[in-house]
Amino acid sequence: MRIATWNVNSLKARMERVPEWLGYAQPDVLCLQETKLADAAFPHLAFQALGYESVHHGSGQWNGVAILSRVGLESPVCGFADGGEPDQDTRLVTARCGGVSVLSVYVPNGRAVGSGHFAYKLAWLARLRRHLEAVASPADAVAVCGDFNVAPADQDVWDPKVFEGSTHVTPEEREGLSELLSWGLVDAFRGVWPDEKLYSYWDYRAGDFHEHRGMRIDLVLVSRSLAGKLQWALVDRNARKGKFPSDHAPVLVDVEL
DNA sequence: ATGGTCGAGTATCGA
Repeated sequence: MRIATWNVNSLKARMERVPEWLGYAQPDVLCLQETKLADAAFPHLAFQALGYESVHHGSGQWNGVAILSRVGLESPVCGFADGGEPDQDTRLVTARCGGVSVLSVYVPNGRAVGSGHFAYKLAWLARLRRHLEAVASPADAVAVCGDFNVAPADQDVWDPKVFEGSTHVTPEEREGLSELLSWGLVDAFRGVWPDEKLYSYWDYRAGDFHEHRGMRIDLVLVSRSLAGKLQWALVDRNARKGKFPSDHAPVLVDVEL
C-alpha cells in the first residue's frame, strides 16, 4: 500500500496538479492539508472519476483536511473524538482505508514562540495523542499523516542557526511530537533514510527551493506493525517544481501489507 | 538594499 501526504496550499489552486500527481504517483491513500475549501466545494466527483473515494473536513478560506482512498474509506470522523469540545479549526480527519487507520492532520503553525497561537499549537499536539488513544490501539495498523509544522530534529532544517528562537524547532514542540510518537509511532521517512537531509517544505520567497533552504515538517508516522513492513519512502521534489506548485512537496511511503 | 511569494479576498492577513 502506498500512503502519501501533501499540504496543497489551496486545493482550488492545485486542481491541475493534484490529479496529475495522482496519475503518476499512484498512491492508494492520499492525505491532503490546507484545502482552504468549505465541505460543499470539495471536488468529490473529480476524485471519484479517478477511482478515489474521499472525505473532507473544511470550513473554507483556512485549514481544511481530506483523505482520498482507492482501497476503501470507512468510518470517517471529522475532528477530535476524545469527547472534548469541537476544535475551532478544521485540522483533523480520520478514516479506515484498506485495513489501516489513517489520520490527515494539519498541526497549527504557532506563528510566534510564546504567543497564544503557540500555546494552541502545543495543546493541539497533546490533544492529537488523546484522539489517537480514543480511535486506535498501538497494536493496530495506523498511519498519522500530515503537516506537523514541527521539524523533528536539527537534521530536518537547512540551517538550525537561522531557526534559533523560531517556531517549528523549539524543545516544547519537539517534545509534543515525541509524546505523540511515544504512543507507538515511527517517523517512516526517517526510518528508511536515517542520514539524509531532505525537506518537504520550502518558502516561496527568495528562491528558497532552488537554494535547498527547506524544512522536513510533513511526516508519515506509522504504528510498529506497519513500520516492520516499510518498503520505501520518498519526498517527491518534482511536485514542488514547475508552474503553480504548492510550497510543500508530497511525502509517500510504501508498506507491504 | 533587511525585501523577496503565494493564496485567501479585494485591504491586508496568514504561512
